[in-house]
Amino acid sequence: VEEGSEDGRPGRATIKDVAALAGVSTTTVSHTLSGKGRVDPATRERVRAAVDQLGYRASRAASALRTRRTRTLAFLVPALERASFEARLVSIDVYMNQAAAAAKAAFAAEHAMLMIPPTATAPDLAELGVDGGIVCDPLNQDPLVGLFESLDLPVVTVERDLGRPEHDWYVSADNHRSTTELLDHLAGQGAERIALLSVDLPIAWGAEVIEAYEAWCGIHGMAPRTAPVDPHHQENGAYAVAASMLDEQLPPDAIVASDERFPHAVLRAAGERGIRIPRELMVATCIDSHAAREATPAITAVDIDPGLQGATAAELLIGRLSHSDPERPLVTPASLRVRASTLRTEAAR
Amino acid sequence: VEEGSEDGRPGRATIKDVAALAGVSTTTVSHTLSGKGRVDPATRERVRAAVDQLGYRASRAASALRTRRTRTLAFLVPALERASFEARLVSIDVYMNQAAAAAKAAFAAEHAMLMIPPTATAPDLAELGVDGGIVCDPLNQDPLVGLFESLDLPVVTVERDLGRPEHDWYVSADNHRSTTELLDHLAGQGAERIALLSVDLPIAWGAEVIEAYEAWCGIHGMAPRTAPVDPHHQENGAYAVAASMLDEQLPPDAIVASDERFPHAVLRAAGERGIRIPRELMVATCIDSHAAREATPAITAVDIDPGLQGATAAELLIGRLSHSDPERPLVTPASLRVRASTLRTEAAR
DNA sequence: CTGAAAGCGCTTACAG
DNA sequence: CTGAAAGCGCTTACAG
Repeated sequence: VEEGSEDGRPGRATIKDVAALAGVSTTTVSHTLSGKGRVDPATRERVRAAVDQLGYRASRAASALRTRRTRTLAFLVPALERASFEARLVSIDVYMNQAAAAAKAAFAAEHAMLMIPPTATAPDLAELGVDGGIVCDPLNQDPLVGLFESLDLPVVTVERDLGRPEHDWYVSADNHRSTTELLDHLAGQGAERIALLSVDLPIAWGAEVIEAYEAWCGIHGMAPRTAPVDPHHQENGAYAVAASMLDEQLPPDAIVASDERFPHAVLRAAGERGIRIPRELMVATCIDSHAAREATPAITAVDIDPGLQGATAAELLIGRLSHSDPERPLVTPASLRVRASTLRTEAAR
Repeated sequence: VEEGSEDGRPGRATIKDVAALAGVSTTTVSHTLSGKGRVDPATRERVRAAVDQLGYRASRAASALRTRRTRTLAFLVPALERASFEARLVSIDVYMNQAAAAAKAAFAAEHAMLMIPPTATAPDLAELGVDGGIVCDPLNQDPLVGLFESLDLPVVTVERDLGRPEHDWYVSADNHRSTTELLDHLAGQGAERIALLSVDLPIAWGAEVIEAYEAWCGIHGMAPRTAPVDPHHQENGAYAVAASMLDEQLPPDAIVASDERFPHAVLRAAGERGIRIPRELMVATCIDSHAAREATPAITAVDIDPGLQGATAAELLIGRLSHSDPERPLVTPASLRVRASTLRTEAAR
């Protein structure tokens, strides 16, 4: 297999080179490559052979100039800005995995993925000439989503925007189901008073977790006990909330610490009070992470599969760009990772 | 300040629109914008006014086609591929911060940053038409670096490639100095037998840490005690090594667990043996992380400032692209974050 | 089924 | 100091 343009001439082969080698016009080369128009099978073969021999790949710049499609996508990483990262709470790991998988999926579909700082303005985005973008965990009426809308650029979000009920171009983890599964597991391990440390942000998955929790409590006749954690106080906020819960007369015997950064705070509060895990208190989280896996004890978590989310988002966006009217929204499965922090029955390992 | 092209016509303003509005030729507009050629100051002003009024930004595709410079950079994220991520050992946090900061710095210099999966081939890279790239933590004779070399594309690495001594286009943390500082700190806290859990990979910072450690031991008359950890066994490898060290007759009283993922393993081995930290054993790491900060006790670490590394790498690459022959290699400062795991003197807090 | 030609929006010799 | 014109490498009506 030859893949370099080893003909001694400088630079890459152009469509003209291919046309000359195949003895056809550039029109025919273009048609062959794009699959548009009619091309005689034999001609097509000659063209393909020439393409292979020259290692030809169309110039993205030239075709972008002509078609106004750059085949470049924008990935808005909240974590690129410390401020917005904190406001969004979720771990950098999650976004990184989403970004990485989105980039790979885009790449596989001949698109490039650009990392865009969330400080980008509409003119910035316009100049970059991206065809569309992905925004993760939009806040209510997220201005980042608005950025794309103002430019009439398609945008796909990972998790929906609570303030844009009409926007169905999103991929979402099945938060309701996975939360229910987690609660069922805790009840199965004997939990009778499950409390929820929720994220105090207008974020879809956070709202869905609360909703699922309250619904589950209703069905199982358990009094819901939700404590929102101020996103600006992070671990300390979670710690304070957990501590006050554990100091009550009838403290919870299980705490679902929704955000990734909460369980450690719960562990600390419990540790200081000599409360043993999982015997006296079970701890679980809705976002799996390295920290959850490595904690002592390891913490049961819902794995939202950020990689799958990112890849799915990229594919959905590319589908949208090709006007193929793909099914949407898309729901990605999440899995429960049961670990020591909620395993009472098989306690000692 | 007007920034939209609100003139009712579809699409973005082109250089022709600007030229027409300013009553000049497109040549003059181009010269004004690029600073090349002579343009009368008054004319220049008229052009600028027209540019502002129209919110004009040059089409990247058009200028790329013409100049063969796409102003697009490639960021090779080892973490994009699980396999290569593991082979490189360092945390995803570090690469994410490097990538994010590099993207921001590139953006500030009018360049876009592309996320490239390390599975990309030379033809892939050629087709993307990037002007150059950044590779983080190259392994010995890293093939990712070779990818760029084979395309005659400039590449900057974060940390040097041990197998490319002539390649000085890199940014590096001052690993020797920060390791020395860490060892001085441990000695100051009373450590007499400091062991090193090193990374068994041909990676520059790993080698520099070992080098600094051995040099320091020589100067201070301490017997060096280095244990390489097999990168394919990760935490378990570190755990096994730490456990066997702690079971010796004269175990170390301080362990420097170079990689981010090692300290937890050390903590576990120590905990199982009832060894108290920091009283009987101090633990420190050469790569700061969320995990180190949140561990109990919090772990002293060297903060290599991955954000600064990424930004510096991007700036170095852009400098190289503009043929300004920037100073190189560049060393970024690392800081010691002293935490409870090595604080004997001011023990109780 | 095939090709000549226009044109996407820039930049850059070149001529004045 | 300024402008007309060529051309980067594609894609796409359009004509045959």
